[in-house]
Amino acid sequence: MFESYTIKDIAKALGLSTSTVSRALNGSHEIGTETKRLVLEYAEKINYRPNPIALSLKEQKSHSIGVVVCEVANSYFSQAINGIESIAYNRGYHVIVTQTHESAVREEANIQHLLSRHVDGLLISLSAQTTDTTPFKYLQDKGFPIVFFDRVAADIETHKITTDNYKGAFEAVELLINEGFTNIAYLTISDNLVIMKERLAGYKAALDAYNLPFKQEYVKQCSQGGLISEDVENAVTCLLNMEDRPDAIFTASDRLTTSCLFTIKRMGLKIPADIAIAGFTNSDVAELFDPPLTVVRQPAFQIGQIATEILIKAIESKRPVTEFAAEQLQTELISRASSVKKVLSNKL
Amino acid sequence: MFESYTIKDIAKALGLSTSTVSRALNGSHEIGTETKRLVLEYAEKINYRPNPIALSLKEQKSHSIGVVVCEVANSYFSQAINGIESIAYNRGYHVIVTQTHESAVREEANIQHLLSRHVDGLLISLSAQTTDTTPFKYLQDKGFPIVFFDRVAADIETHKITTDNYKGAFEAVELLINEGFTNIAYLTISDNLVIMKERLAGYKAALDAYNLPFKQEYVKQCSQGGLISEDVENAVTCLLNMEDRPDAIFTASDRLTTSCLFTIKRMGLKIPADIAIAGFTNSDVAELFDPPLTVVRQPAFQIGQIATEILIKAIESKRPVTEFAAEQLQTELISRASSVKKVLSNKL
DNA sequence: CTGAAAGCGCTAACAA
DNA sequence: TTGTTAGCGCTTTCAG
Repeated sequence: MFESYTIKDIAKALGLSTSTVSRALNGSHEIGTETKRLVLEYAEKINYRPNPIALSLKEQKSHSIGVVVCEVANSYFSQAINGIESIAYNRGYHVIVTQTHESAVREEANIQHLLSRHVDGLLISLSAQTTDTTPFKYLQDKGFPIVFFDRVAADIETHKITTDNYKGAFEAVELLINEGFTNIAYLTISDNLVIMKERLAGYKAALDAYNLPFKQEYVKQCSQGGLISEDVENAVTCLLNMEDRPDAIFTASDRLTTSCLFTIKRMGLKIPADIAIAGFTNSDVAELFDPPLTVVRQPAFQIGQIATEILIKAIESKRPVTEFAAEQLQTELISRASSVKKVLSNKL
Repeated sequence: MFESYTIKDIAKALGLSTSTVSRALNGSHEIGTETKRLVLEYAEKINYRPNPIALSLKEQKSHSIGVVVCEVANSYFSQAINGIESIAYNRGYHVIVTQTHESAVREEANIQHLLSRHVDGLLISLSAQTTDTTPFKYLQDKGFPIVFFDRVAADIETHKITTDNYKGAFEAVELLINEGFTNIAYLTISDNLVIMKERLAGYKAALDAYNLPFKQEYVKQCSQGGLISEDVENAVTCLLNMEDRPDAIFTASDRLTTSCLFTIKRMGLKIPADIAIAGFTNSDVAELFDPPLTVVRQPAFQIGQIATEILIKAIESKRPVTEFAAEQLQTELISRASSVKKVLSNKL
């Protein structure tokens, strides 16, 4: 199970040359049927496995792909990674995951590290801090395979797998409006991220569609992506202490959503009576929350799968890819109690 | 940033031999100060990075470690993986994560795959189904570095990083007892796992310490580790439909805990009025649950870190390790509303 | 149809 | 102190 035989061992045992064994193993046609059978049989018997490292050195390919995300312990990304692994594993690639913790500096360092590890391609979801995408553009122009997913780079022509953020946000805000909420605040990460711009646009469009005014003071940014709970706390506190206080908050990202809930809870406010909530999150347990949380859910697993398929296709393509994939999946809106207006009777 | 130079490029540019360059780069002492400076300077200038694949081939080490867990999208394991990565990254190892989904067959396949990838060592948390640990024993006896964490193998002398499951369970059950619950059921995964045996022992000991009878019919197993929600549903339903129905459930694992909550919710029962709950979980949002959940939390991140440190030490040790690490960390009991007895007045 | 030899990038034993 | 050479495991010309 554990010792590794080499092609040399087979050659020696069978009195053949290594090249013959190699050819037999690789199903070359310029080889005797009998020899082939012999080699294959013996290889099977000793459970021969080619040394992937030697192969990599030879082929100048590492058969690994690098992943750059902000955090692993985040429901969206752990699901996406699950999807990534599921494809990569079957295609013979392994996956090296790195975390930026929303820092542009660490992102750069991670990419350097992955490149020095000679990954064959990169799967990237940008950090909230990232503003300069020229390094990616540079790599891409060099012909290095990159696929962005979720948090894509705005200004680069490249492969992008996303969800319909605009629609996802629109529908959620629309739901809140239909419930009767009129002062809907918006909690977001930095504006650097395209997905945040799109979600903001969806938010605005929904307000507009229902003739509600857009108020700039209702939009709060937490630049660290909600990683720093103080940021979120400040933003939420600020919102809830306004004289013209919002009656609902729409949160635009996973971490932000839960952080926001913690803050509200800590302030002793009741959801949705004091403040209604709906937000993007892929948490599997949002239904168990108090109250059950209305969420916009993304097909994270599938996004991971698609991104990986496209990346591997790009890696294995003979010529530089010139046509870029731009898949957009749909979000799922799951309405629960946190966004219901008329629950006052339900309270103590 | 992206093109890779080789030692050859440097040698050529500087009119040296590759071995001289290699020596200079590796800080060998048998080298001229001036030559060394020259090489180092030039390497720095062109941003030379040694090819890890060539190194691996040479050293017969892949500088990667394999991880086997049941699931990535599980708060305990995603935190542990976070810890693993944090150490591995700094030590120059990369991490290949595989998932068993609680299947012994997949576990075996994953390990085969990792070995064929020539990982330098293995970090393992057993699947719920695993009964035969001889393959691990075999590998270990061959001198292959393995560290078990959390779900360790009972019958092998090896490195084991765990938490004090006995105490963790004891304290949680004790808490329930002190709250006034007397009919405490126990929901567990298969008995194959040592940690489950230990937690069961802690449960029993707590009952015993407070002169409560142990009832076998209060112990329910969900062999798939809670991955199959039907299993959990059946178990919970069965418990709650007993004539001598328990007034509290102690759940012994992450997935089980949330699945149990879903089932109770679906049955329309109230926690803790109808049934109290306390359980092992590393979820970051247990406090947001309805009601906030009493949990036994494990230092997952730290466990991942320690396990990785020990593994790397074993990998890099000159001689086969004969003394095995057996670290045991403490759990943290966080008491919340789900385990509070006197809340009837709080209901509608 | 099969073998010998070179080479992927690097290190290290051996020579000089 | 530096260079030459072999070799890690594999594929692939190039000869035969």
